[in-house]
Amino acid sequence: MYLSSLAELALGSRLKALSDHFYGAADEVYRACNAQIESRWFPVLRYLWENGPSTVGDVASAIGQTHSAVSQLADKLVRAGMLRRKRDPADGRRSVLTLTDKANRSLSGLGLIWCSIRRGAVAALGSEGEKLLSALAACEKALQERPIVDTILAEHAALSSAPLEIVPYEPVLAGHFYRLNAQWLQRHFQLEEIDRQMLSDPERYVLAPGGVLLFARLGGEVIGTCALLQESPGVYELSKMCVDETFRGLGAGRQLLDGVIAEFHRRGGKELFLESNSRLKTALRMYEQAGFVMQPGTRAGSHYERADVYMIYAPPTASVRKKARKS
Amino acid sequence: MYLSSLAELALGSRLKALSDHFYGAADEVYRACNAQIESRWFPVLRYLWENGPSTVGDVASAIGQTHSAVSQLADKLVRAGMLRRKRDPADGRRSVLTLTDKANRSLSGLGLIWCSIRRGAVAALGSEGEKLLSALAACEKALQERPIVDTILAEHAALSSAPLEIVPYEPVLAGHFYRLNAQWLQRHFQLEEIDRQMLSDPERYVLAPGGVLLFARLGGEVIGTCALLQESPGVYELSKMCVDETFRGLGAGRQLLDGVIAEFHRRGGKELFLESNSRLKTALRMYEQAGFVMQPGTRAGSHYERADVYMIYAPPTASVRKKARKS
DNA sequence: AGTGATTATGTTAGTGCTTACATAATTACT
DNA sequence: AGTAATTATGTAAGCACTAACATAATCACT
Repeated sequence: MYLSSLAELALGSRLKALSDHFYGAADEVYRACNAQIESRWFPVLRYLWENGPSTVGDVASAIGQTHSAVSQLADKLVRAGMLRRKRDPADGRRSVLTLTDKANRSLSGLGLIWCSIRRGAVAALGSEGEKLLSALAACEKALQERPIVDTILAEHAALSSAPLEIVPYEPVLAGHFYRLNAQWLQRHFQLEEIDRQMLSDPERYVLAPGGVLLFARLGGEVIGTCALLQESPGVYELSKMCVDETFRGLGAGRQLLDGVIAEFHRRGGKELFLESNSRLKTALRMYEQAGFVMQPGTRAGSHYERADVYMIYAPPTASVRKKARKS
Repeated sequence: MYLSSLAELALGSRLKALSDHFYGAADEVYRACNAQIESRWFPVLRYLWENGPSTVGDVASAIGQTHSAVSQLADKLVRAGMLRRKRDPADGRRSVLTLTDKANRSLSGLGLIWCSIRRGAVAALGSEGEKLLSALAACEKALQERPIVDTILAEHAALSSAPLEIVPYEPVLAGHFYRLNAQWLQRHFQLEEIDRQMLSDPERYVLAPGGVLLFARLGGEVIGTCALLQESPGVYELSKMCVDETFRGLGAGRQLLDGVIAEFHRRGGKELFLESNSRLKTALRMYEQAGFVMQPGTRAGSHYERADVYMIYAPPTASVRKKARKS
């Protein structure tokens, strides 16, 4: 499912969906068993059943709803004949909710159904159900203790001020090379065999032939990578450039590109080219800004199925480059 | 929190609450960062951003919403200037949603915020967040594969046809006496040494001194137990009453209680008391309904640390009892 | 006793979603 | 080609809840 791939970002949506699912399931069961009750009534009725007559506010805070919600639900339950509402003689502001005899009768016949729901949930969800419950409880507690918004904003401040570093390859980063590339390649194209090889063993396929591998790091996280491959003496290919989708737009791509070009110059390379795909508009624009020039046709003897764009680096003069940097 | 105590039964409510919490948190963050976006828009916008122009139906099924929801949300996004809607020339039924330039600009500036949300969520929730995510994914999968309603109804059918029996102690049941008591004692209190002794050897500590031990059995499962201990000639204590959590609400507790009281009468006992804890509201109410009366203070020379409630059985007259049974 | 703050609840308008229905375009089949 | 089924979407009404406000009772304090 697409939403799952968004992990924390779509937690709200997924929890809502699961919540609706459970409400719906409970209602189906109630209907099938001819119980005169709806799933949304459960918290209020159960609370009153266990704790006896209570005020609107008590119920609301116990079941974690607003007083309005309880008040409106109480209206509905009164209409359904499950509740009586009366003023507290000791405190005229309070409205005391009391279960009617009908409600007591309905509820006491419901033990079997509730038990079935509990057991059915355990049976259907297995140990995952327990894990969900315990994780849920832990999260509720954590959120109550520490406001998540503050934590996020603190992260945001930290990230905003965190320096974007471009660092050369180290063995511990090998895994990121695969992860970052596979992530987007799989989405947009196929992962070709030649990719898999190179991504799995950069030391052999990138460094050993005289290439360079750079990574972009932001506040501890490795968010992008780019390789400079030596095809033949003095002839280099810019390749495997990518930035984690969640970190696009931070300029990491541009810095990686500049880093690789700088390496190319440092080695006194004669030619620098790249192959890409015409669909990747944003990337192509960036290549052009960095000094690459579109070539007609594709490069002879390309390794890639997906390549339909061929560009060569044509370093502009100093004055022109200055202008390009600005934009 | 009260809802937590309902475990599986209030899953829907709790998930909804957590969902709303996350939506609200995301919106606060967006506002604080001046992002021109709302949390509810996220799944649609993000999907379009990653997958390019898509039809209403595609988006809906990808993000797990109804087509109506997406259609309405699309209206709103069009009004907000984030989306364009146009007919698919190849298939006139389809309405293709495309991000506007404004949306693309907004979204590409959002990488930092999304990253902060992910990292903030991880920081605030710790490992529980991961557990929640994995349990969530597992539950989504389980529910898709096996409809939970059927499982519940099967449980219900099985339970409905099984008779609830109250049976006296037999040696094969000794293990259940320990299991049932230890289960809830450990959750709510400590297992005291006096408990361990009695639970391990009911023949010696319950039956030999002239007491009785009853069990509730539903279908093949032993789901509850209750002991009548003879403290001194004619003076009895009701003790060790408990019902398996997954079988609460079936009336097993009440039947055990009635069974023990009947035994007390059969033996012509003079006094029947119990000790309990004020936290156990449901149990206390049941004791009261059965004829126990709350005593001030605790019983002199109580064996238990946890006892802070002392009740004595004061059998009502026959006519009053009849009335009480009804309610 | 009188004043202002607080508390408990009810009420209204609005949001995000659902279900049920309506409509138009496409496909399947004779 | 012509009809019926299917598909893709839009629309209306309704539900559960919220936020914001209104109201009345109570409390705290002089």
